[in-house]
Amino acid sequence: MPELPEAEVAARQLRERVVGAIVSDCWVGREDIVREGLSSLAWYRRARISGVERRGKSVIITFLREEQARFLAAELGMTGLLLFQRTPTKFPQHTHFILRLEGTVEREVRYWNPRRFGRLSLFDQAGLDQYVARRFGHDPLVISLNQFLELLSSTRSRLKTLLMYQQVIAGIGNIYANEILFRARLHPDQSANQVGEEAATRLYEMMGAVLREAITMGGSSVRDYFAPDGTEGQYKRRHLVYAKTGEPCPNVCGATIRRSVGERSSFYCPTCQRMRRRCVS
DNA sequence: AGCTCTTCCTGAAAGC
DNA sequence: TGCTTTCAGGAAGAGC
Repeated sequence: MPELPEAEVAARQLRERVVGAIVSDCWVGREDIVREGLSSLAWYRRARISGVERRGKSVIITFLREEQARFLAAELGMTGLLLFQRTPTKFPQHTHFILRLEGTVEREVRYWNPRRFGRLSLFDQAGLDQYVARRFGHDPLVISLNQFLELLSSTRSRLKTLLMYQQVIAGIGNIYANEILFRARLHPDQSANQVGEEAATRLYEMMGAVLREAITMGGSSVRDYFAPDGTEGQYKRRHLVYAKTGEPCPNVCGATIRRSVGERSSFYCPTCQRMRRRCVS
């Protein structure tokens, strides 16, 4: 499922391959896939793609036409993909949106999303600003250590919940939250403000390290994730705990990886990731 | 404030 | 074999 690294890989490929292209046509399959701005769809015809950015787990494409800018925000949700198509053929089921392009090798960018968690939005500048401000907190690759420490000390919420709380830190989902917490040797359910500074610094460093390495490796292909060019991400090979219930802890501590029952599945080592209460002397 | 529950949605996997 | 049921999972909203 696309999280920050997968969205970043998608955004980079789009930037590389379709910036400068002219939109010859937009096609919408199911109209309910466009959450906002459907009535502006005609504007995008003959517009030029001038940039692509990632915000959290979303990909935002900028279009220019007659000195005006508009945007397409693509939330990938669980199963959403942006895919290039060089030879426009019949599109597969669950293709909900197609940008047809001129001036590039990639003739189409398709939004494919079988489960339809995640939508597209068409914004003007004000709409985009509002959307971004409301939805996305700090970027995990941009936030400073001090900001991060402050964030942790400001809430009693569970660490994993906090890491995945998009309005606070935008981009981390279940897979990377689990991987980051294991490497930082912190329990998913530990209260954020009970984490000491040393451990919190470790968490900050692991967050950056895991996400950066995952981007370098093209993301994690779990189930059906593919980059726009159809390649699979290789970071799954580096997964240490995600979906590894019952396997021995990679630290060779003797314990086996556990999956928490109840809410969203947490994968962790009960020995290496102990719940700690900071000593308040 | 922070947790839990519900809804959205489909296809894979499990159950019978 | 073939049907039905269960479940995963991100985000938002309701209720406690």
